[in-house]
Amino acid sequence: MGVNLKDIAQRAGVSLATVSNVVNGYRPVGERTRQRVQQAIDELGYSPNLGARHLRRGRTGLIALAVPELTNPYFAELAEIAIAEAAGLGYTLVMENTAADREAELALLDGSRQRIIDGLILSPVRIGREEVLARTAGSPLVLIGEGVYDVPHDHIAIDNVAASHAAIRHLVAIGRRRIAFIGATPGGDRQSAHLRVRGYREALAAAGLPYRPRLVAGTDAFGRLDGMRAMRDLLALGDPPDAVFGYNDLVAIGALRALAEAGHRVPEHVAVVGIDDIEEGRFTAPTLTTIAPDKREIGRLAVRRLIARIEGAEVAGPLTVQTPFRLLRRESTGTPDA
Amino acid sequence: MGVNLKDIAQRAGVSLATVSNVVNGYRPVGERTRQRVQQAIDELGYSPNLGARHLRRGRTGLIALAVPELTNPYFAELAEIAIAEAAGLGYTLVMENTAADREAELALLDGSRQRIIDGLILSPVRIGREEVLARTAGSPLVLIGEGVYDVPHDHIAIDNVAASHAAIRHLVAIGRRRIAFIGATPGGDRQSAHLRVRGYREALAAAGLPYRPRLVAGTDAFGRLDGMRAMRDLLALGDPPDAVFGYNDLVAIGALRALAEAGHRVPEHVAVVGIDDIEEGRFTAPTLTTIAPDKREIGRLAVRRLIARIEGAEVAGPLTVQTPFRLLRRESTGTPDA
DNA sequence: CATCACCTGTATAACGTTATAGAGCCGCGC
DNA sequence: GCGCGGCTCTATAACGTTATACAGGTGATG
Repeated sequence: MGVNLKDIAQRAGVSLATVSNVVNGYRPVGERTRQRVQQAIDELGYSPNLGARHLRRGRTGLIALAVPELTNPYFAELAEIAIAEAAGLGYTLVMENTAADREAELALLDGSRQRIIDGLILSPVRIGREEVLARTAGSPLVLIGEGVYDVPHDHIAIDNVAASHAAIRHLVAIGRRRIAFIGATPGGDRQSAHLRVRGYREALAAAGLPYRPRLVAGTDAFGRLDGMRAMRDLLALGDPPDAVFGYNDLVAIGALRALAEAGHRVPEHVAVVGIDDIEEGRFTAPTLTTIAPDKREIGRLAVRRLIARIEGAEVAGPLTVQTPFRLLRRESTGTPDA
Repeated sequence: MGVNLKDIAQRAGVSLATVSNVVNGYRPVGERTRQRVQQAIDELGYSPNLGARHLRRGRTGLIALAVPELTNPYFAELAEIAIAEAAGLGYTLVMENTAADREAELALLDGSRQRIIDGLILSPVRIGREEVLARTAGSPLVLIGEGVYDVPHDHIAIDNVAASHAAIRHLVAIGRRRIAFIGATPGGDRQSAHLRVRGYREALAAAGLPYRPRLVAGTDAFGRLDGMRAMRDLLALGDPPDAVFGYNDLVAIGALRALAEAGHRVPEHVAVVGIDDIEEGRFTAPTLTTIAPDKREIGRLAVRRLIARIEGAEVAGPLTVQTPFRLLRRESTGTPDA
């Protein structure tokens, strides 16, 4: 089908090996022959067969980014960054959608998939420490975002507890007292939900506010629809909250919708805060106050770490890295930043 | 590194070829030996090296979906469908981000990238008929969404002109007379923008309404920010529009935001319609009326066509397929569907 | 002048798989 | 009793690349 090394070698009147050396500079080649070979390459339009190259090298140049929801803008934005970073380092990034399914996550961890992928960046939501430790596949693994700790892999995440603290402190600072949380999973199924609830409770306690279990709403998933339904339930309480902290921006946006439908004004009646800083939250009415993780840092660091491991480089520093976040005050809490 | 065919062959006491036959059923194998081999496979945990397989077969099992913006929910939703469909057919789908960059689209069309990919689904925005015709790479190509016609490739899209008609007819039906369009590109840079503007003009004419150039707003890109800015400009006109049709939902959502900021009520003062039916539009305040393409059909059809071509199957029917769309009436035009 | 090191370039053996040609065996029919 | 077809299985040649070992030539050094 395509032009291969042999064709170039014939055309340029040199050996196969020399062409290979010109192409990837493994060995020095004389200036005159290099030019002849280069000319042949240009004329015939050669590009290496990556399958063969990777068979020989033992690497494919492919890395995967597995996320629980492709349609969550947070992951789309993260993916865009990671794809660019990987491309810059000569790798191709494959998006994988686990759909928040436990089996899918397990299959990815040590499935046959692994043979074609040099390494995996995984945002786990249904598996924990044991499953990760039981992993047999040898290729490097970088975890992002959720709470699987004490495993021998790189892990990049924000401090979920601290992030919750910041959100709640802000709500308290603007005078709210009945603060709800939307997006807890009853069984602690999703680790980061657990952590964010913990931060919520700790911050309430620190502010001297009572913890009211009825103000913590569980959800099936973490989309807009889930946030909307949970908010409706909260509004149906005899004594509804005066502020809501959502597990993520999508949930918070769903809550905004429910509040609008019910005729409550935000932030006058109810203030709303999310996490993720997705672009959408800058265009809602009102705009959404949020905890903004440094997506660029997370995406780039995850890719760089993974590739460093693949290439066997020494990686300095601890396995677990907590990336910075900041509170972006917007209209939904009534005090927009400048 | 991994377990390979040879290991299995030794363990089971058979030849390499027999193991291969057991694995992919190319030739019949006796029941007794099949079981012995299968047992060895299970014990040693063999999975084929896809690189080697693909080198031999000449295919990689990878297809790419190249879109202009990963962070546009329309493409994220489409990608989710396409990934699932490809996986079901035994292929892995790689997401590629052209960032609406002409060079990136060209590189994809016949770049070296192609050597690792069996086929490409491309949503072109900066290239046209000539560039596609000049393509030299041999692997199958399926075009989606935009207007590159009369090329020897499958093309799956909605009828952009008809979609615009439907939107404008709806606005006229609810009594609007000064209807603006947001998201034209002055130079006709993006083909579908051109088509949607044409549908807009035709529908205005059919309704006996004058075409007012000042009500057609160009934008640099097609995101929320672009829609918001364009809407602000339109509102600054002496005689602002009573309805707005956005190039896509993101643009329309940006317009909603600008209207809210300026204190205009939607749909009472200005009605708004978009295209794409992204989930976000079901949660805005007000919810967004939109032209909904059949994303499931587009995604599945594109993948199925591409794989059929890769596998050399005969594909019946014309190259160009126009998939259905429907108008979803929501609050932004004041007449929600049941 | 012989030795050695060095610099270019070449021949070739992998990498792990699949497809082709063919070898052995058995039973059937002439 | 011999050939022949059918059934299993095997040996082996690719696929296109990279890395290793080596060959030839040149210039410097003892």
